[in-house]
Amino acid sequence: MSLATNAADKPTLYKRIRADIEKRILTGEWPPGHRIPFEHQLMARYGCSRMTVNKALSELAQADLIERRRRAGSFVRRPQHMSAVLKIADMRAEITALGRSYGYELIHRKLRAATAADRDRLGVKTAGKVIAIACRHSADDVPFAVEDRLIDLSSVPEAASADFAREPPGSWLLHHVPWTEAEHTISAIVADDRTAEALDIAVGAPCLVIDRYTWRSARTITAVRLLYPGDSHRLVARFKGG
Amino acid sequence: MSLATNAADKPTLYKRIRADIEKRILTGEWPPGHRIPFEHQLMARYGCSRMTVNKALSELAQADLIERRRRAGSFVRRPQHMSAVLKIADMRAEITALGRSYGYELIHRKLRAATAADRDRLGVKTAGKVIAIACRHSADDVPFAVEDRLIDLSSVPEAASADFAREPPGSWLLHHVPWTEAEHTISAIVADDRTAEALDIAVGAPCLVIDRYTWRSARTITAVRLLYPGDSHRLVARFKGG
DNA sequence: CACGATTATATGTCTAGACATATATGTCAA
DNA sequence: TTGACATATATGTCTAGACATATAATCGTG
Repeated sequence: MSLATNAADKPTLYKRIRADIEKRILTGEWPPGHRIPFEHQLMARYGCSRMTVNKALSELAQADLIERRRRAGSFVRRPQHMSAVLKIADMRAEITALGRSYGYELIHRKLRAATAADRDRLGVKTAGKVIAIACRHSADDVPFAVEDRLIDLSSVPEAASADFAREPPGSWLLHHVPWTEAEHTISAIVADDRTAEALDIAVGAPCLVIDRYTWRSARTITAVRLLYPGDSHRLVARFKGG
Repeated sequence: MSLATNAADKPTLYKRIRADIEKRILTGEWPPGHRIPFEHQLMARYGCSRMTVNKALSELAQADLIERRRRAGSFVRRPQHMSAVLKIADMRAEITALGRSYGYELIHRKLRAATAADRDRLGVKTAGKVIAIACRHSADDVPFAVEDRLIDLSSVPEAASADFAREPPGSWLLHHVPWTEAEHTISAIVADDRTAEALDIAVGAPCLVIDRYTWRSARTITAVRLLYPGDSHRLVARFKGG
């Protein structure tokens, strides 16, 4: 333990290069638009081959921290859009993460031929059968959210035999439909009579609404509306780039 | 145009490899947990060197589509958390993107020594001076959102001389504070008297609330609360992985 | 059978080259 | 001044190797 740099761990070189550059960007030392040293300059500075600095810069480019332009060089990117990563975990995970006990209750489940309203809600022209589900999630036995869901059986036929009395449809889908794409819409409403009763809140109390449409390879899978008591629930999102 | 594959464009090899694998994952052909062919197998299949397949796999790993384990191989990742990318653009962009005209109005601006409440809101122990701002954004001359903001001048001293009567504080900060990290909290409330008047809605109407705390390298910069009419405004988020 | 030591292997990182390609820039003519 | 053309250069991709390292699997031993 004499000659070697006494740093206990030894981060690899390309990671060190990447971290060095990232730090200068994040601290503002290299503001948006600033040109990163050329690859051959970094080669000289770190005493390594071009592939090594290239790997560091490529990862920064993939992470949208820098922009690479042929012949011109690499530049610090201007924070493009203020975007936030909103974690919308499956309901059980969301509640247990808060240190509360999770409860689930199926209110109703109906398998039916798709009505015009169903097709409209799922955004499809034709649909065979659908499952309509209403259920309630609770935390420490207090209503946490009510869920109103439609599943397109022509996309997920296995859902017909799933036991939604035992497992929430969100969890079931998460485990049986591998990769999806979706769109969320968040809005606010005030509770009507039915909602108020289901959530055990006052009529006219604010509610947070999440509408989620989920596809898999361009096939609609499910449409769901989640209603949360608006003053007690909070969606938290951490984000980077602003 | 005889021997060459007549594909007009020529995507590079590693991109083709990456796309091939990504497609099999996204279609579900390779479900979560499935082992990707070993690098040496892909080398043989595509007739290229190991660095080339390694680059493809590394990018998939960086994108969290696969997980790489030494000695074991590479595996399709289970969709880890249902996360959504929420685009919360700066207000002018958000409104003009809707094809509506943007209007801005400063309601008040006050520079003061930080009170205990201010420090609490900014989440800092000590703070010198702060700027408190209230303003209103409108779309086609209809109130769109009201903003209530606190800026920590010890982090952004330049803000003291900014003309917030002309430029919204959000835009100003976006252009003067290069990189930030932030946390968003979304909730719902019902409009009280003051809010109802500012947004020109009824008392008791639902409002969407976005609370945003912004840091730069561990320094608090600003805390802002945005209030939107809840039934007319919608936050839309597209996401992947579910 | 349980447990520790050994070995085989897939990934992780790196090199010193190579040619391809887009493009900023300078040159020269209209 | 402007537009067409040539050139230089930084990045983009790729190779055929190398050694490092974590760990799954195997082997031996008590």
